[in-house]
This record gives sequence, structure tokens and C-alpha cells, in this order.
Amino acid sequence: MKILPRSFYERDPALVAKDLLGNMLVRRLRKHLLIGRIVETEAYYGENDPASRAYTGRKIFNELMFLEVGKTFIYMVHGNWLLNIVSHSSGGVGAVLIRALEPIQGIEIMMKNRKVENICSLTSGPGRLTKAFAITNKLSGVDVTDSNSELLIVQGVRENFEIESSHRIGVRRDLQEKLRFYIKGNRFISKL
DNA sequence: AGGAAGATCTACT
DNA sequence: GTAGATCTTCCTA
Repeated sequence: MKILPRSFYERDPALVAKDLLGNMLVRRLRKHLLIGRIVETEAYYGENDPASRAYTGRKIFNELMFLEVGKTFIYMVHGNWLLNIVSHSSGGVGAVLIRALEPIQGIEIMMKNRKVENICSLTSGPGRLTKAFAITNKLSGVDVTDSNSELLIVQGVRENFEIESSHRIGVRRDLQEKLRFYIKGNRFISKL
């Protein structure tokens, strides 16, 4: 399994969000491995983006967005932990939100974590996938480019799919650009 | 102390 | 399909 290098994340968040589709999120849990294919993402910027956590400037709680790329940035919204990967061009600010996965391996464990029997709703949403993968703020700041991490991102097969974009979901004030990306026709995306 | 926050589940019409 | 309750931190006053 080839891990995506740090340089992958040192680009415009929208590019990273798009290129992350089709790659694999790997969660190491004791002896178990949970694997999901990334099928939906959103890009967030810094001070010019009213929907961004970094909109109000650098604070302790959003500091990770200003720091080294390739690490997780995790926060809670409405009782759900949401997983982001810090991504920005050198010296910039930003992150990519992972919004949906296609379950690949460890499905029984995911089901136990979420107690649903419908596979389609197992990881099809930002709060759902963190629950299925047992991701909380304890994993905040983890380096997804390090093979020793409990959470990492490895290269997947990026063939035979089309990428669709739309406006970001659930944000109060969105930007003009379409910053949500997903694999067209995939049944595990959170919303058409 | 209070409320906002990139969401989810349930229970209806 | 839509509406409403509920979710749990952490920020802002």
C-alpha cells in the first residue's frame, strides 16, 4: 500500500479535495483494519471563507489549519465529530473535509460502531463515517502520511469514475465556487 | 452561562 | 420528502 506523500496536501484545498476521491482511508484499531474509499469531500479555505473554521483568524482551536499539511483536523458539529485533512499551498490556510466513504474492509466492526444494518447508510455522511471508524478528537493532529499512525490515507485505484461538483452542504454562507466534490453515481455519497 | 456549529435520526404527511 | 428534536463541544459574552 502506497501512502500519499505530504506534498500531495501542499496544494490548493480544492485540488486536494478532488484528487482525494478514490483513495483509501485506513484506520488501525488494535488488530483490526478498517478501510474505506473516499467518495465525497469538501474544500475549506481561511480568512476569505465565511464557512471556514479559520474565518475569524488564527485561534487555538483552529490552529491546525494554519500548520503542517497532511495532518487531521477534527472538531464537533451537532454532536458529530468531523474529519478534515489539513491542506493548503505553502504558507496558506485550509483543510479538506471527508464527507463520505465506501466501506471496503472491516464492515462488521463499522456496523458494531454504528448499529445500522443498511450498508448504504454506514459511512455516507461526515458524522456517520467518524462514528463507524471510531474517530474522535483524540485523533486530532495525527499525521496521515505516517505509516505508524492510527489513521492514514493510501493510494487507491483512481479509474473509471467521473467527478461531480456542487456547493458545500449545510454551510450558512457559502462561496461562489463549487467546493464539494464526489464520485458521480456512487451510492455511498451523503446526498445527491 | 448561553448558543452556535460543515449533522442525524425519527416520525410524520 | 420535509420538519423538528436532539446531539456535545467549545467559543464568545
